[in-house]
Amino acid sequence: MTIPRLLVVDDDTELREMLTKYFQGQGFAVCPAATGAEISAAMERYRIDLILLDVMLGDESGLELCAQLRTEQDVPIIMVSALSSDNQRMQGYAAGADDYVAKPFNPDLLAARVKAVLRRGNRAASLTYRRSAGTYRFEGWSLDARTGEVRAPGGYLVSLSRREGALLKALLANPMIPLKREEIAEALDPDRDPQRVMDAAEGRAIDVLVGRLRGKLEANPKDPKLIRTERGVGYVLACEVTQE
Amino acid sequence: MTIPRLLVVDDDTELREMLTKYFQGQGFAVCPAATGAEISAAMERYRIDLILLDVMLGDESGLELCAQLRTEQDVPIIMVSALSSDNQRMQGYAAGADDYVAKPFNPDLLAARVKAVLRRGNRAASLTYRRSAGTYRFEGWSLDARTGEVRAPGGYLVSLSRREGALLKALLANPMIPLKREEIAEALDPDRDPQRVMDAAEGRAIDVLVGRLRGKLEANPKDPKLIRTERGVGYVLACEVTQE
DNA sequence: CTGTTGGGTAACAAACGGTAACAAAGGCTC
DNA sequence: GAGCCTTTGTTACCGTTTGTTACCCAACAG
Repeated sequence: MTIPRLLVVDDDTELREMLTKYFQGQGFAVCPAATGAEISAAMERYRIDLILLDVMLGDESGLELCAQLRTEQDVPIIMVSALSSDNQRMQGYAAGADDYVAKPFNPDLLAARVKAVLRRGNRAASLTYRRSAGTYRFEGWSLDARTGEVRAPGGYLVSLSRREGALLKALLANPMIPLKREEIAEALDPDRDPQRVMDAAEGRAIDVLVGRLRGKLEANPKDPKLIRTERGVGYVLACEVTQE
Repeated sequence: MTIPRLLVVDDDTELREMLTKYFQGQGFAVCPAATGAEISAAMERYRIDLILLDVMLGDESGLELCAQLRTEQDVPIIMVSALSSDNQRMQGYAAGADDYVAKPFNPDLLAARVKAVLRRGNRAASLTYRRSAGTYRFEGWSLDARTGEVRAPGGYLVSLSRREGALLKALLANPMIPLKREEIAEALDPDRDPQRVMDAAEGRAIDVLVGRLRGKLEANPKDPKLIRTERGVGYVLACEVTQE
């Protein structure tokens, strides 16, 4: 799967640039646009996977623009707005928006919504693997994301099973960020229904998997330093990660 | 008590005006400010009771600004940020923020936090996480705030549970200052709704927790010297604390 | 002194996560 | 196909952590 491309439409320069940078950092390709003309230009030139559209555009209503875009091409649209009343929200959905996010929004939440919308249409595989190329280094270890080869600090090769490798990649893609079991499950299985609620057994499967990965990576699996447990939450990779 | 005056610092015009209007509606006096110069001007002209500070300012980092304001005047600061990771939160507290609210926030929640911070006259609990890094020493004991490791006077390692550790940190951050149970509860759970009234059971949970911590730290838990009870109030850490 | 209030704490209960052991499924060779 | 190994999921058991309750005593007011 190629990198998904976002079209960020906002006439507030500052916000537009902030969003652009943020989503680039999240591994998306981003086209910024401020006017209707720029939107058209971008959509002719590039394949656009998702549009982030501010409702409050200077000259024309974002709502109309949304409805219009919707009729022209089947690109998912997430509306962003300072107006958060249910009424506004409904108008947004009526105009064909796939989701509606009120300002001020949490970027991570917005990113999550973007990912959810992309996933919904089978448009993109899980983004967890977005940083899937190259070599990751952490605490003396290294993981070649292409081959899945893992090298221990001494240089020795360690063999991980497919699922263990996937778990490690998911953790490496989110260092220092506690991941809920559900998030891990989604990362491990891109086809998993994001709506689905996690039952007990599924949660334990993650625990067991984490345990096995710890057994291979941690110096002392009984006192894990690398993959830490966040009680009541999930697991974190507790180290710096660099990628080449 | 006169009407508290808030200084709302945000360079996003829209958000700044929204916050200003909202808090005026809540019965606060509000000074909006977008730049460092405006902040200085407002603080010279008015008595400011609390600063609402956006982390993402255009030219300078809100964090630095926060640290700077903190050194100059003892005005409580609540940071508002689009960045919600614990890491960011910690940075906020490290810079001296009294509270940290992630976007998107519920205005009523934000108002509640503002009131909570204003209410704490002694600002004791607000200090809880400010001094979060480094090693604390008290009465021969030491606590490494990063790892949570606790060493007894003899040098032996004592294992505290997560919650016991959090309680100890809260106490260490406020030596000689009696903490109410509510303040302790807030320190233990940053996400706790500050409005929430404490029921009996919740109060007893704190008592039990204190008891357990005493069991591990006090020479004679029946006659506690370190963590003293303030009858009708709460608990105090009754010793000098140094931090490295 | 007496009654009331608040806190100490033992005992229980509930939640959570580690993990051994087993089971199921797939793949490999012969 | 049988036999065997690897991977993965499931379950059950256990220890740890945390919260809840009840009982008792100490502190305090009158």
